[in-house]
Amino acid sequence: MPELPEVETVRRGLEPAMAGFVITQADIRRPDLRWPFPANMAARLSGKKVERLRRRSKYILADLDSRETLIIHLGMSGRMLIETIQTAPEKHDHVILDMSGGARIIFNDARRFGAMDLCDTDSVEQHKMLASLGPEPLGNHFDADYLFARFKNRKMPIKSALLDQRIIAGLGNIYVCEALWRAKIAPQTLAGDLSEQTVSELVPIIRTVLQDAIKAGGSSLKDYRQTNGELGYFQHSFAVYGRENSPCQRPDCDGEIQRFAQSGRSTFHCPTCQQ
DNA sequence: AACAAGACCTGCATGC
DNA sequence: TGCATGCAGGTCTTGT
Repeated sequence: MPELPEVETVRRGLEPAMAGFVITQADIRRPDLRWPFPANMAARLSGKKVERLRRRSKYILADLDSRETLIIHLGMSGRMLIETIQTAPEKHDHVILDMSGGARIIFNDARRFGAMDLCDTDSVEQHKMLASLGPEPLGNHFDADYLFARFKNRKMPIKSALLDQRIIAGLGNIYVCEALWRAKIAPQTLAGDLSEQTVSELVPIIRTVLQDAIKAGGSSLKDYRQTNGELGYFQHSFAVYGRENSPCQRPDCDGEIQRFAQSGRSTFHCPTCQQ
């Protein structure tokens, strides 16, 4: 489920409950998610203080005072919940962390595409899951020159290129569709065919799409904290994603949103204004 | 090397 | 109601 904005929202929600607190108890309720958990994970977490929570792409990084970092990926269906009163574990609650501040952090993931691992904080960027990630779209190393260079000679559709985490890290199916709609770029356009001008317009649009979603997530955090403690799951309204057969929202366009498959993934777009 | 397709796993909506 | 089908926001592996 989560792309960069949702992961950032989850990180921000977890931060006040985790950062600066000690993991008093770690309950690892199954041996693996997508991959086996690291050896002795419960023991390596228990009694350790979370120095800070960071995010890299769609990964949450919890730096511990043991010089290890807990890497968390939510996969497609991973959810984080914060509880203050202890209740019995529910279905698909796989990892439960009790914090010295009184919060209970629950990782719930029905499909188990998520992952957790521990590695030395000093070398976390070299970890297998992070090593080949491209630049952060909201960071300083992502700009039009970079993206144009990476697109050069690419025969891949722009939709697929933006999903390639080695080119840009953190976008997923939803925000790629949204960004291409805002940029009026047809998703089937080959990445290498985009003009320098078009790429230079696309870059700030990608940033804005993500920042808008983070902002929406932030404003939803309070609401969720008050209800069930679930972080990062908020109702967005998207311009194209999930809007097959509804009218294009661009004021001067009378087109209709359509869906088709690219590399096995649904692409939503307006064939009228996205050229 | 570049790209597409398959695989992983469960839950949900839909249609018969 | 039950059952089959297709779909889901990620990403690693396999195949062309």
